Amino acid sequence: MDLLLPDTRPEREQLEPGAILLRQFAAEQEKELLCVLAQVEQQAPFRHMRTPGGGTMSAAMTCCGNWGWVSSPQGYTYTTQDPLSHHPWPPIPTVLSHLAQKAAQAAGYDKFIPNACLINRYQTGSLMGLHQDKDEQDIMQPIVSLSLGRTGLFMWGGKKRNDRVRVLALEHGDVLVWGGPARLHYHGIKGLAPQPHPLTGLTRFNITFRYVAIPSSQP
DNA sequence: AAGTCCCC
DNA sequence: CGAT
Repeated sequence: MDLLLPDTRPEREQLEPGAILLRQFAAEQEKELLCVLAQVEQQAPFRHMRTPGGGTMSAAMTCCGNWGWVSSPQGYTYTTQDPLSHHPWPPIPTVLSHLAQKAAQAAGYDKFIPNACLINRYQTGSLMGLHQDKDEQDIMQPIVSLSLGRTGLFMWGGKKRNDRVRVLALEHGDVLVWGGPARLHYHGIKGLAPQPHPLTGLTRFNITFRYVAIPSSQP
C-alpha cells in the first residue's frame, strides 16, 4: 500500500514572513489539473522564449488568463494575445483559478483573484536562473506557484541577488505562495530531481498565478 | 531581462 | 558580460 517511510514534511511551512509553502495542497485534483493543462496547451502550445540577452529559455512556457507573460529579444512584457496565434490567451481553467484562490487564502492572502497564469514545462536539463517577478506592477498581490510532476530543486533567495539562497525540493502538489515582504525575492530553478514521476515521467510543470495591474505595451 | 560564462 |  502506501505505508513506506513516513512523510515528515510539515504540510505548512513558513519560509519567512510572507512566504508560505503548502505541501501536497493540490494532491486530490492531480488528474483534473493535468487534464486542463493539456487543454490549455492545445490552444496555446508550449514554446521556448528568447531572452533580451540573446539567449533561449530552457523551460518551455505557455500562458492563460487575461494577460500572458512574453519574453523576446525586445524585453519582457505581458500581452493579451498569444504572439504565436494572435488570439487571446485561453481563459484560466476554473479548477486552477479556484485552487490559486484557496491556496492564497490558506497562506493569509484573502482577496487574490489571478488574471494571469504562466505555465512552465521543465525537462531534464531545464533551468531558470535567479530572478524577481516584478513585471506585474502590483506588488500588493502575491505570487502563487503550483508544482506538478517531477520534483524541482527550487532556489529561494532574498531581496538582493547576492543574498543567501536556500534550495527546496518542490514536489508534486506543493504550492508556494509569496507576497508582502517576500514579494520581490529572487528565486529560480536549479534543476530537477532524477526520479521520474508516475503521472508525468521526466516532466515538471510549474503553474504560477499573478495579478497583473498595469499592462505593458507589446515588445 | 528569467542566459551564459568564468573563477574559487 | 550586454541586454533593456
